[in-house]
Amino acid sequence: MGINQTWNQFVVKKGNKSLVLHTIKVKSPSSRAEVAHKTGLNKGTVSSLVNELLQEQLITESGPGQSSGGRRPVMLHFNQIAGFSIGIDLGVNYLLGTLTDLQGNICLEKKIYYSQLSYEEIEKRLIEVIDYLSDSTPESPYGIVGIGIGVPGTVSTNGEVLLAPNLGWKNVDLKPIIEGKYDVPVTIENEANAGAYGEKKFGVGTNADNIIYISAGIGIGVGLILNGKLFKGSKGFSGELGHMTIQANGLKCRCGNEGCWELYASEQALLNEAKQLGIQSKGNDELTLEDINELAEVSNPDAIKLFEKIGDYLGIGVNNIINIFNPDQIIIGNRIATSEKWLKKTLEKRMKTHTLWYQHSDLNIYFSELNTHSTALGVAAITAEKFLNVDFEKKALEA
Amino acid sequence: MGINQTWNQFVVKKGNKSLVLHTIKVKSPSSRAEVAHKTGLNKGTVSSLVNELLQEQLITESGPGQSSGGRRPVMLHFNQIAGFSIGIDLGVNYLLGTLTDLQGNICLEKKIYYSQLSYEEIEKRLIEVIDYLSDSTPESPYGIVGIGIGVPGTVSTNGEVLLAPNLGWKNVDLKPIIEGKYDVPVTIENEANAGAYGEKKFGVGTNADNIIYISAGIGIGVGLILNGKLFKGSKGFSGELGHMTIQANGLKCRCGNEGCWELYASEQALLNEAKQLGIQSKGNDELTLEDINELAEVSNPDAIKLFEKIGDYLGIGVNNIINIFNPDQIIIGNRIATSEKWLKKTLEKRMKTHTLWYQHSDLNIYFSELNTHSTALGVAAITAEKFLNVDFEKKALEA
DNA sequence: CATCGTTTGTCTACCGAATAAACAAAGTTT
DNA sequence: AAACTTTGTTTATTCGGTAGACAAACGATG
Repeated sequence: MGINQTWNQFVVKKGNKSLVLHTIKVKSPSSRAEVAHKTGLNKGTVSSLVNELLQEQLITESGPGQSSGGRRPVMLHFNQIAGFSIGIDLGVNYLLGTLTDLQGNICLEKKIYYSQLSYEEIEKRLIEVIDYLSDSTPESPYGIVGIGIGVPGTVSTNGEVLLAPNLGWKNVDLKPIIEGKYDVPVTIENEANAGAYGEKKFGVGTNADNIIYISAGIGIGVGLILNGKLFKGSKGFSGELGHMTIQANGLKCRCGNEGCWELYASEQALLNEAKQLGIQSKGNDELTLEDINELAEVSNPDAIKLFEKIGDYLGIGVNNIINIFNPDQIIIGNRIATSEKWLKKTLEKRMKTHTLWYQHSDLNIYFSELNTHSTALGVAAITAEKFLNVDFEKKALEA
Repeated sequence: MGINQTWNQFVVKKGNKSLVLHTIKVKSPSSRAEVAHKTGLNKGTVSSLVNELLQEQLITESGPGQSSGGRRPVMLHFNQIAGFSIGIDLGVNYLLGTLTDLQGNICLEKKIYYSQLSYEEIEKRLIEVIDYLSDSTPESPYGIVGIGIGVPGTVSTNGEVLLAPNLGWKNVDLKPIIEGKYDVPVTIENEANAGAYGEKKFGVGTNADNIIYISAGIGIGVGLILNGKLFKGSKGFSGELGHMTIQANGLKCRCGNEGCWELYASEQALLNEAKQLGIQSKGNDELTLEDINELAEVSNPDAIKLFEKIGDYLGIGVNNIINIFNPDQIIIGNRIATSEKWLKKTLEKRMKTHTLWYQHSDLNIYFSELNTHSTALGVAAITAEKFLNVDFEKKALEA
């Protein structure tokens, strides 16, 4: 039994069926003829595959469409509500759960806030949220097709959370717990990886194949999409660019390293510096990013200078990213993206003055538009896609 | 006509034929039965594909092998001398040309030295070397199957050398010139990328899928092998880790950036510091890396301290690489690899003390064993592989 | 409104490639 | 020498895609 790479003819059918489905998914009112033309497959082949997909309820037919000078086509639609996906962004002090259809549209979401909870408490909230979303899921042929959870930490290839310092987690194996409880495939993914995928699917990165997503919150994590696919490294720990040294012999980091990027360019770095400057929260609460945003909004010079400094340091890391990856796109997301207005100028200045012309010529820096949703959407999309790529035979039986 | 991804049944045949060929290539005395077992293909299928490959002279049959309790198998061999590949390492002050068979064995090589030559002069030498190798190529069914050239600079996706500062090249389009002269496919590749591929194929990286090859000479270039494939970025300029900032607001680099890694950890950095320390060449010549190696060999404390410092800075970049890529292997190659003995300790110390346990637990740093040959061998291997993956029908006609 | 050309979608005949299984050839074991 | 093993070829079958015929549905045209 070849554990090897290449095979037989089932592969062809599976591949073509998948191709047909994706073609319909991308341009949803589509005729058989149109699909045949776009894919290069024979009309008959498309016809037969489409019929199977109809049986599996992954697509639907609707009435005839516009004629283009002949018989009117039967329109085919991707049946986005054949099943639903649950995507969770498990943050340090919040938990965002989304229920999406197979196309990634949000059907329902629930966000709760907390702080300093133990693992057990978080697990409890997590299950509450999943239950809530699960109970509200509309009837559909496949129901919940999977649950995805994005966490702010390193995740091993088999889904175990090895280390999530800001949560205080170490070697937490959440996957079997959730999988056992709900009996659907569960995907645990690093928050930045999931965010990168979310941006590629639903954000500004739709047409790019090499996307670097910088998730800058308390710390900095980076999701890498290389050649159109998430790159996770040999064990799943890639993208720890927050701990890339940008200042040899610089500040000590708890990771054991010195001069880590996130000590200079993260939300935490901003807050630390703000405190040193004597900037205080309006109330008596802990100072937050929102406070500083508000100050900058009313042109407080300290706040603006602070953002410029952080923007400059962000730029240093961005330049490194450009030199390392030569990406199509760089997207800055997570909490710090809310300060785009004041960060952008110095960041772009450093980029344009400190890299060679041919490196940044076709490159743009984007700030996330999905904002706080990229992780949840990304991990939901990963889950949905896993479902769609499962052997079709299985579906034929289930449906 | 689908420019799309998936197709028909020819794909299956091509894939399986390629699989059979590679199986034989990897374990060269192999029987049909063994191949069938390893690939999972049916005996009959293998038989028919093997017969085609025999006709195309890509494999050969030899007498019967050892019996394992039944009929003795007919042994199949990869016909490594069905064609030859030329791989050139075009360095700043040397030019190494190799003639290899399809397996990557060196049949002939020629190395010449020069310094400060104009582009025209280098092109002349290049052609002389290619002519020399080409004229000495043994008779074979396919002859020279391609020419590969590794250059120390950025190469665009279509093979144009955009910038090779140490050669003084800018927008040099060597590919059509060589292709026109010899009428075989020509591959221009960045020297570090080629080196990375060479290490994966013939060096210490054979079994790893994520390999980072650090080519540290005058400057530092890095070749990235991610998920088993060369990663070149969106336009082909990835791997410029030599210009990764490791010291914000550090030394100015001619690239426009500040604090670039190669200003602290390259051969050039070593030489600069050595000069500042008053270390001089034995003769009256320019100081070289070899001079400092010799000094360290006789335990000169200045030289040893210098290497330790450079090793430490190398370690900073290596740590960044670990955090960024989570690779299986890191290989340090090119000129600086000759100083392994004195660099290794501080480099590894920084790695072990400045990254988290789970990041370096399964990771080893290697110094290149192929030494000065990795680039030439790598680019020759890329060329040979391109040939082997060309449509087989074409070969049937040619042979 | 009948005819013609066009587009859509299905159906049939055919082909290429893989598989399973039978079979022949060549050895080994007892 | 008989029985079992392993190798490699051959044959029948199956599966999936393609080409092209065909029917249905529609617009344009006179």
